[in-house]
Amino acid sequence: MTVTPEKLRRHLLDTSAEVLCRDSGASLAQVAGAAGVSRTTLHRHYATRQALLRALAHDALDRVAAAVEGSVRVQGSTSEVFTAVAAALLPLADELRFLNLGAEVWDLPELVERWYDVAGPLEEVVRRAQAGGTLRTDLPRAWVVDVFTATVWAAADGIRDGRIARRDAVGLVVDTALHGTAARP
Amino acid sequence: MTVTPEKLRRHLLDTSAEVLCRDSGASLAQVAGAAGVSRTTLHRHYATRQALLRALAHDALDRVAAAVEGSVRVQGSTSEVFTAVAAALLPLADELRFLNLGAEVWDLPELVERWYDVAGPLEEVVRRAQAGGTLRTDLPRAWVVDVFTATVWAAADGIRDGRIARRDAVGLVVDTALHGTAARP
DNA sequence: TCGATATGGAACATAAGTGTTTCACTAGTG
DNA sequence: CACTAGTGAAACACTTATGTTCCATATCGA
Repeated sequence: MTVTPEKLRRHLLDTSAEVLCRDSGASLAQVAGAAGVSRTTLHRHYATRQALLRALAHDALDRVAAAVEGSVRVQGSTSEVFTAVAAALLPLADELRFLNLGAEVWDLPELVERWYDVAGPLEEVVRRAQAGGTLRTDLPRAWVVDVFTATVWAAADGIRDGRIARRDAVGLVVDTALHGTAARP
Repeated sequence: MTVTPEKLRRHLLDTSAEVLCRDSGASLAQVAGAAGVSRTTLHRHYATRQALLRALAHDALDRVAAAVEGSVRVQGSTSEVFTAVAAALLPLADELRFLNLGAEVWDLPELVERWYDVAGPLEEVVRRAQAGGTLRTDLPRAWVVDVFTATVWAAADGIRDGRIARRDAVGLVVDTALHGTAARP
């Protein structure tokens, strides 16, 4: 089977992310094996382990950036915008999980820089919603963003472990992040 | 300097947790060095890397179990109970972070078992609050627990990275988890 | 068919972590 | 003082991951 280099790189990145999510210490042999490719071929596309991790992180950030920017431009109520962001972010959670894994990734300053660039638009969404009176203004903007993203990751965990249904996830995230878990009086 | 074996084990566990949180792949030499101890001594107390990780996980679970059980018996409103739990869990977040690191820890079934035992009382708290009418009943119990703990971890991250003040954290967690981020109409 | 490209398999050297053992030293204890 | 427990330094064998190189093979296009 021969595929275009583009397709192969895509496949390698996807498989690598999946394997390294489960075990951040997986060897390149394991990664290559999971991708159905020899270690030699993997090395041809990503010369070193760090190069693979770097490409993986950039790819993940590309996706998040695209998802965020796309969702942020959605016209509608705060709830609708949040729904769009959650729906865009949720499928990416699994592939993003490995970003939390360790210093191997975050010791590259360029990636930390990019992360701030990516998260920026979310704060802008919060700012607009606060100004529009639909979000509480007594909470720090960064905290609102943190809570929202944390809820998305929690939902991704719940889906993975079978605690909640995938089809319910986006609704749960938006509803819970906006209105909380307390009974409405 | 000579200390009691008890104290030394405590110090080794604390330092190991701190180092392995920052870099889950840190070598035992790094861990020992950070503890101001030779690798030989570290090996005398924890024969293998896995033994250290196991002890670390059990120690972390001990703390969480104690914190949860203590807080769960707090008499008071749902808000007060949640505040107690958050206050007990928050200082543990940093030392617990390494539990999320990978298969190295969770491939031991005994630890997975314990985790469910530890998280159990939290679901019970939610159940009681739902029965008492102070928590929404249209949300799965497990999801409420997930949201609450995720909010605690988010606050711990925020403290670590300087986005929120430590003294505000517990209040933010409880307030946000209960009432959400939307403006109240 | 010929040639270019990409791959797989294998071997190799290197590096690093791990677990073990041995020996010398120090600080308390009798 | 002698004894003991605990420690650190060093050396060791073993394993594993990594990065590299070489060669045979297969596939696609000219």
